[in-house]
Amino acid sequence: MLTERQLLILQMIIDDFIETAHPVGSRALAKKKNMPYSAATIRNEMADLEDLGFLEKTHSSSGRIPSEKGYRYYVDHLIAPISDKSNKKILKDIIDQEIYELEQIAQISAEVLSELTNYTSIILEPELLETKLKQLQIVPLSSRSAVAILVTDTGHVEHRTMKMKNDIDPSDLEKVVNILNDKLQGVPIVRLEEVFQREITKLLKQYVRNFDESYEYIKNILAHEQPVNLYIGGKANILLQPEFRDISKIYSFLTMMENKEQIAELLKNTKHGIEVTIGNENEIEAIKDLSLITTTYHFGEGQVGTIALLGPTRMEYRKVISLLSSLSKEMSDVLHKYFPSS
Amino acid sequence: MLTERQLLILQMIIDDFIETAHPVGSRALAKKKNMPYSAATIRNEMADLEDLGFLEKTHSSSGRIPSEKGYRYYVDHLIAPISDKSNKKILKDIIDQEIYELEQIAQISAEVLSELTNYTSIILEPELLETKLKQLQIVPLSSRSAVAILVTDTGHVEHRTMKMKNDIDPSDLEKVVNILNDKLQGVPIVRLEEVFQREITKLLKQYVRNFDESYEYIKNILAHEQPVNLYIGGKANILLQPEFRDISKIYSFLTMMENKEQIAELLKNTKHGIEVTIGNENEIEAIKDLSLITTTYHFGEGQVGTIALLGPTRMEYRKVISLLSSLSKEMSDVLHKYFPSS
DNA sequence: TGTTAGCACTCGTTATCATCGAGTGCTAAT
DNA sequence: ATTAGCACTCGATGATAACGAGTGCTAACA
Repeated sequence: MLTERQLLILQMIIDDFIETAHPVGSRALAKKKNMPYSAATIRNEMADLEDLGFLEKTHSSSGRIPSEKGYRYYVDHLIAPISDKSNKKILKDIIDQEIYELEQIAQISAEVLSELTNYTSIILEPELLETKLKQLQIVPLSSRSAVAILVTDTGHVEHRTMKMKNDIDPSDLEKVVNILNDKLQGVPIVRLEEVFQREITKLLKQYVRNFDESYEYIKNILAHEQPVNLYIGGKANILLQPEFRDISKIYSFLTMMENKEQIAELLKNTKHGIEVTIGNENEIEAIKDLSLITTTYHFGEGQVGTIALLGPTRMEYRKVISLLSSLSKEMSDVLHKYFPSS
Repeated sequence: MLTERQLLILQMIIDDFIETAHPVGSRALAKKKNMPYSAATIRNEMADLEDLGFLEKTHSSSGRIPSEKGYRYYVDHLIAPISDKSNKKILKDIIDQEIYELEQIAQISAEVLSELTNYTSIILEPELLETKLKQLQIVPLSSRSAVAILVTDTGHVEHRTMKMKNDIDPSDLEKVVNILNDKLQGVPIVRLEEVFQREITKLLKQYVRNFDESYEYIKNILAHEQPVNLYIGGKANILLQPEFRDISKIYSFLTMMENKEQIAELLKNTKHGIEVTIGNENEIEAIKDLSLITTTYHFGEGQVGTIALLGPTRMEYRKVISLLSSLSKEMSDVLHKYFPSS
């Protein structure tokens, strides 16, 4: 158990390091106001805190920097979450614009979030787990090509272009689309293919000539491969952090950020509420020297999206936590307002 | 007018510098095969070429590097376009996959292009100038919100979510959509709003109660703000170029690449055929020390998209020109195959 | 006994300086 | 007209010293 004095010193070291990115020495710390102890005393405590694993040295005669354990303790025990009203207001103003599309809200929020922090932000759209089909359309483009369009009850639109081997009979097409709409409206997107195969195939066989030829195409339309829609803000902003001084680091960071699958992997286990993952606590190799802070936003029945911020372990946790919880709330509110019933 | 010997020396210097990124000295050049002159002769010619503005020195006793004028001459007169068959094949294989959506073709092509060159590539979708409306749909989400969907004859899908002040009457909606489709099918996307205002407003007033309430919403749907759809490949790859050694340069480059408007500005005047813009020939400040090489691809009647590659002025022009003209051809071919009539 | 002043020591940073080598321009010889 | 030779330039490299912010330890102090 740490003493009061140790807590104070640990906190001041971490606060200072987060601000300046320079190792903190005993003399400099002693000079600060609110620091009633002498440099020598601080040195002793620092040595103890280092033994306990909360601090580190960059070399034998350097000042101290927080270890990952130090940050962990800091995040868990030392930061009284402040609520930054001016930033909150900025977020609210942004989101309260008359934008009715999740994609745009997400894109803009991601940019603003990065602008306010100089870290890189990622916003994931909710998976479509619970969204239901509102309407299905198939629009013929030529005699042998068509574009299929799915609209969900949350206003999400997906489309897929197809090329057919045989000509389309317009009246057959109409029949198929009518039957599909009739039977599939209200069915969750993820179950479309299954319901189609189980319940509708037979029906269609009865009503539509040559249905066998179309079977694969329709199956394809309904086979829902979850596309991961994500919006990234401020890939350049993070270069302002002194931690990104060497190019190989920038390179590996940017390479990772270009890989959507990896980012999805990174964020797949997001829990509700704010969660902070520091350095090696992260499972993905490429960000083992960064911190990731995540939260979720919600709308409809169980629609969950993710908001994340990626920065150096020397992150302004206090500010970032407050920002993320504000944004989570604002986005949930706005989405709830736009899609009240769904 | 340059002598044969000057041409040879200029060409060899530029080739060498493009390959190694190191200033080229007379002794090193003299040692190469195909170089029948001595170091001293080369030195004299180099001095002349420098006087003529084709070469530069980085400092008084350094080897020579090409000036922008040198690159310009090189591109215009010294590179016999080679056709790199293996790369051509890669491109063809990529594009010949069963992808029927321009967006995906563009995205994948952009990535491959960057992978093959280690420069940053940009592919712009064609403007919709000539595309025509195939079908319009309005899908109600709740009593006061709906999503409008436009499908063009090229299979392009756009959608917009709206929030209304008053409840929607389903039968009115159907009437409106039917009339709109009836009158607007085949009308170029860019003229939808105009035709609507001029020819359809009156008609709708006759058939639909309270049409005035809906007027603004429909106008909004049809008001086509050209969204610039662009796909970027390899923002990280370009860091492999030694020219991107300092972070401030990386920062300004990435910042520019995050600004879609600026990129659109950059590419708005693309001419048909391959075009190379070197260093200060570029009008945008942020890329005055880079080279931009562009070409177009085509489909349908006058649908023109842009392919671009952005790299250091020390670019492998020969390779890049051949790659871009292959890709332009491949993309045009594929698109023509998918949308033959349009 | 806990706190602090003092001091020797460490080590990264910065500046200085000599050396090296790839390059040039010029002159004289071929 | 071409080339060999040579003095000179200048960035890069590496060694060395001086500096300073920091530490750990010991002894003095309240």
